[in-house]
Amino acid sequence: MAPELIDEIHTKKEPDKGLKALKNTEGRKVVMRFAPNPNGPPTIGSSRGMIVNSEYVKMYDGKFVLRFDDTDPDQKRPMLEAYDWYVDDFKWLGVIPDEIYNASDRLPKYYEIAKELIEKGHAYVCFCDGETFKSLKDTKKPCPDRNANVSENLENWEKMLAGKFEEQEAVLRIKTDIEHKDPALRDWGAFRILKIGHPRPEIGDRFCVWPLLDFQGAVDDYLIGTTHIIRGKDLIDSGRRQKYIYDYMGWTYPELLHWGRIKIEEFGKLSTSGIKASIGKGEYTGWDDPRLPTVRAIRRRGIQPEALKKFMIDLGVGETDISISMESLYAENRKFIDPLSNRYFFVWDAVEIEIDGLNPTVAEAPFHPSNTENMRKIKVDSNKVLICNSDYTKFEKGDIVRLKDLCNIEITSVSPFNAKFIDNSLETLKKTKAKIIHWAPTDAITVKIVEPERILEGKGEEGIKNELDKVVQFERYGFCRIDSVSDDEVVAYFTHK
RNA sequence: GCUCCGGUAGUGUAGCUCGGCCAAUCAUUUAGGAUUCUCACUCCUACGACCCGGGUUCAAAUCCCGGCCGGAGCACCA
Repeated sequence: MAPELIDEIHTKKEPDKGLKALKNTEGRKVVMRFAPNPNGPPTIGSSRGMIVNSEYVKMYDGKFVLRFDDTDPDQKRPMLEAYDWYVDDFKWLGVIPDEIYNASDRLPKYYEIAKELIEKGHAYVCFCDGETFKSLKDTKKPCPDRNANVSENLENWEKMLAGKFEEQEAVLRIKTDIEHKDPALRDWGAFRILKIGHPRPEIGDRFCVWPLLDFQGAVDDYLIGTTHIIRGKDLIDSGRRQKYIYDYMGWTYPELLHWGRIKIEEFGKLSTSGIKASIGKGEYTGWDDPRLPTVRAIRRRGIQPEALKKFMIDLGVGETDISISMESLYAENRKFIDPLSNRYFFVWDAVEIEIDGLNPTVAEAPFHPSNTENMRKIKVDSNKVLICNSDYTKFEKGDIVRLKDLCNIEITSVSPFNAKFIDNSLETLKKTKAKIIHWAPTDAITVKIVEPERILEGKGEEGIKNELDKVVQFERYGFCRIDSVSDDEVVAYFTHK
């Protein structure tokens, strides 16, 4: 076979790395947006949209827009703090949006387009109550208001805007095809009346007519110049509805890509509103409680932005619903933090043991096994050290045990406990194949580790106090992020094994 | 009820557009082993999949039809 053919076979076998190419990107500036409702902080699920959209923009040197779709002050009422939380989590991911918009600032623009659509005869004010309209629609029958003429509709629309109607009394619909075979596309609602007021003080109760997602999103995507949209499969019909507006207005609809639902095995069904209620009841310590699937929570636990990014990019954009495990994210994260994390001894369920013949000394241990030049010093003032109870209870008479980086000892008796110092040579360790355990000095500081389901308290090296906000590895325990430090106590958040 | 998606190893993913380089990629998980003063990291090995049934074809994971399973939409939510 010709060598170039062999080469070709090899290159074709290489798997595609990263995100697949987008369609229709030639000769134009790619504009993409991420459009959350800020009714809570970003979750791991939202981070997929944050990451993939912004990565695509980076890939095509385009423009990235963060748009808060905060037009439901009622059922999914925005939280004022959440706007900043999104910006902050983006920053953590290394993304600075080129533009940021609040849909709630843009109501006049939506009204303008709505008026134009009414004038063109593509929208009407409907006075049916919800159930009436639904039964008409389900039987492909038009509602009585569908035939109103343009001036009647304009008049009623102005009355809506002026607050002349009550909530539920009127709604503006986009006229599509009342006999469309897909009931989801028949004359969908575009604006409704809400007199509750918006949480943003600059908006407050200035408006009483609010757009629904399909209208607001359609108009904004056009005004912002969005070229490509990636969103959940649940919005497939949404795209079809929005195309009616684009056709009526003579606009070109963006390229569409959808992804399926993402379920995280470790977290059950948690809704933003459900979590909010649980936090209110004190069941969680806050939005960064380590039991929650929020970006703030995994940040606090020491997950690195690079790991989350790689993880999400590797998932790609598929329409299949997927079920992922945090274990995969941990595996990704471990690769980032392992080379960077200093090693320390942390002893849980501490037991003090006395070793005959051990003299006060200063043990030296490497901060990282890859570099034995850079050593940490651990002072041992007596012949006593702390070890884990789980190691202690496994001792048998006659065992040779290595206290890592300190010395070898022999267990001469277990009940009562008695041990004697042998030496500190590595040769002895190799010859006897002693079990290696870690330890801590008797004057070690208190270390509290916040695990998802409990707080584990133990003793650790003094030097841990220098690692505030960094991720360390407690040998034979796992990785932790040092969350706070005081004189004699450190609080760490458990990252993963 | 109507409409629309999807189904490759335990999990995720590549391949499906334009059928043959696919006895199916890569990662993770699991099990062995090597290395290591950590039960971490690294390295090696192993296990493991095209939902089912037809059809088209010399040839189907890839195209067509039917079925099964899963998900979504049909809101005055996003």
